[in-house]
Amino acid sequence: MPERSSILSTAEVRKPVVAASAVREFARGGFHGTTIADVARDAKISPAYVFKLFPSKERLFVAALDECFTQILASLSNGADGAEDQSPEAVLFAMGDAYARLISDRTLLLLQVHAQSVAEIEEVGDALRAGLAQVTNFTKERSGASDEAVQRFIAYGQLCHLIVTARIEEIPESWALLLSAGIRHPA
Amino acid sequence: MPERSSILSTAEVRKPVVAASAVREFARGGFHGTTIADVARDAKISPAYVFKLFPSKERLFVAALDECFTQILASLSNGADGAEDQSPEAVLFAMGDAYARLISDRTLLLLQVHAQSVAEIEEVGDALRAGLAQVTNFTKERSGASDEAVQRFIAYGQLCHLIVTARIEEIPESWALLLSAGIRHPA
DNA sequence: GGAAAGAGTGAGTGTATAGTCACTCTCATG
DNA sequence: CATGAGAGTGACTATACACTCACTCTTTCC
Repeated sequence: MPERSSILSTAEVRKPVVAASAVREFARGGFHGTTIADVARDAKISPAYVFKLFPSKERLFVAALDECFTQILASLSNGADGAEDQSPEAVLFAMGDAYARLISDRTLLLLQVHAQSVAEIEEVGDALRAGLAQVTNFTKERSGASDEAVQRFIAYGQLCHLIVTARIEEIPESWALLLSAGIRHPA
Repeated sequence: MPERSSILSTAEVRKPVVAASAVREFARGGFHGTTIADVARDAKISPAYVFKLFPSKERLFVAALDECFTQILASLSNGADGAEDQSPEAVLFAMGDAYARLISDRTLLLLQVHAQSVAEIEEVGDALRAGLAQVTNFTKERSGASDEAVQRFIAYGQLCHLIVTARIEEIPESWALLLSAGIRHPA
């Protein structure tokens, strides 16, 4: 493999662009409900070239999921930095707020739910667990909160996923209000 | 050649049997990852007859989801009846215990996660919301607990779904133990 | 100029699958 | 025992989709 110029190859630039398209498209349709052609169209390349960049649909989905968790971690970190004070409670609260803002367009949230639903695919399950490990570890270490508080943080995050996927916040009934009470709704 | 049964059933008897097959198969593969042929095979009828009983794949999925929530409600009710005492805390605890036992084989839990992931399909979203309404209302009324306690009950249920779908309880790492701490694991 | 490597694609292949339809078989009833 | 309603299916259609391959075009470097 002879060394080429110092300019980044187009493929290295393309990959994250296609991954970003994959995030959007898989978030919309899920793994089985999204085609390579959908992603290719969004990325404005041919389906054939998608397979030059990613060896299989599974690996493309994993790339999208990795990108998703990267954004979540960045957002949590940012949020924590902007906390009122650095007490565990304040940091956790700020992280929750940042997360609520991040998922306001539903994309990253839906992708996580779709990933959960195809976690039986080994590559997807591995990527999901890796992402959850990062989020959990980061939350614990950055906030310094107790295990119980971190567990509660994640549990209410999951409740938030349910509320958004099932569009519960749009329902003006008592049970729906009960479930979404206090869950921060993005502007 | 499969032998034709010499005893004909009636459609009214067949329907719930096929719905039960649909629960199992859709729980395994999700909506897009399961075929009518899969369900038909499990129910030991031809794919064509599935369409005589249910007009579309969507409606079959909805029938499976309805059956799922029916079982959940029955289980919660049973659990509540067996509570140590009838204080809200004891009843909620008993319901959580009953739910944990019910989903011990993963089937009903996975079906709910798959339903969440295709909630954009209107019929599925409607059925999911109806089921959640029933579960939330029943939990509130039967236990007499506060809104906050019921919300927490559902939130930790969702955390439970995450733990099971991602097989987090099998991981011997600190983040995994943190997430699954205190979540009741059925025998 | 020209060779080599890589970017990118058009045109397939093989397979799967939702849904249909014309048909046969069973059985309760008169 | 004849009939008709309903149980049940084999064979089909039409479409979609993951993945492949032979090919061209572009850039780089001598």
